[in-house]
Amino acid sequence: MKIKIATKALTALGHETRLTIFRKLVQAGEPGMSAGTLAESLRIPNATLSFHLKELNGAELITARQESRFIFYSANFETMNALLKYLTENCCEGVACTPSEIYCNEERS
Amino acid sequence: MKIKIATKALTALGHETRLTIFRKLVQAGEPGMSAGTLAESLRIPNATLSFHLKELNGAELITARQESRFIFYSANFETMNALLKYLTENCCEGVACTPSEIYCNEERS
DNA sequence: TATTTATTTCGATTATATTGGAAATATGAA
DNA sequence: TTCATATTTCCAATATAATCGAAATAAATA
Repeated sequence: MKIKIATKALTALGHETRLTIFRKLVQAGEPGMSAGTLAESLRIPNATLSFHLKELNGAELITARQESRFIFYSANFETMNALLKYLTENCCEGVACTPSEIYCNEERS
Repeated sequence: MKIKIATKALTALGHETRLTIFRKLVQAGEPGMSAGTLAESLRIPNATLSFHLKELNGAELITARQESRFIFYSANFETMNALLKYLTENCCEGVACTPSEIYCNEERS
């Protein structure tokens, strides 16, 4: 992971609304949540939500899939893991420190 | 961890200069690095560095300790771990997913 | 005490992000 | 094709963050 990409992801997560969205999607797992459901559950205007989803998507922290008239968003664990790894890379002067991974069930690699 | 604190930490890390500082400190481990050394290695004015250190410190991502005329900064793994945990809390609809920890050597708890 | 060195605070300037209404697009149903 | 619904884009107003020179503070030494 390159620093620009890591910064983009962290900036995306560094906003209360977006962090809430991301955590909801992490908790929702594979199926994710539709934009409308998110907007309603956060009680924010669609335009505002859309702006934040775009940020998260641009940072590849979430993915979108269209299903009928709805767009379902899900957390992207790949990026998340790359980010965790990047943050703890070469830590502690080379002394053992175990960076870890997180995956949903069968996705585990 | 509360959302405001998590957001503060992520915002602090979501800046190229600060992320670089933080990673340098993660890599430096326990002893950390002095402000002067950091400013020099990043080739940024002291005032600018100071601003960023304050942000990181305010988010409790780093700690400061005075040693003679120098101030040594080190990464704060406690906050980092709390953050990683927060991001992956209750993930994947309750299906097993292992949030991780990271600690330097003997600090491991 | 005066001086040197390390670092921080102040403050003005500049740059970037956030918000949300209104208009646009896109999908499915009547 | 027309209508209703889901979502996004546009855009202008507003809010927040970053930069860095100069002045201030703080610690060690002469």
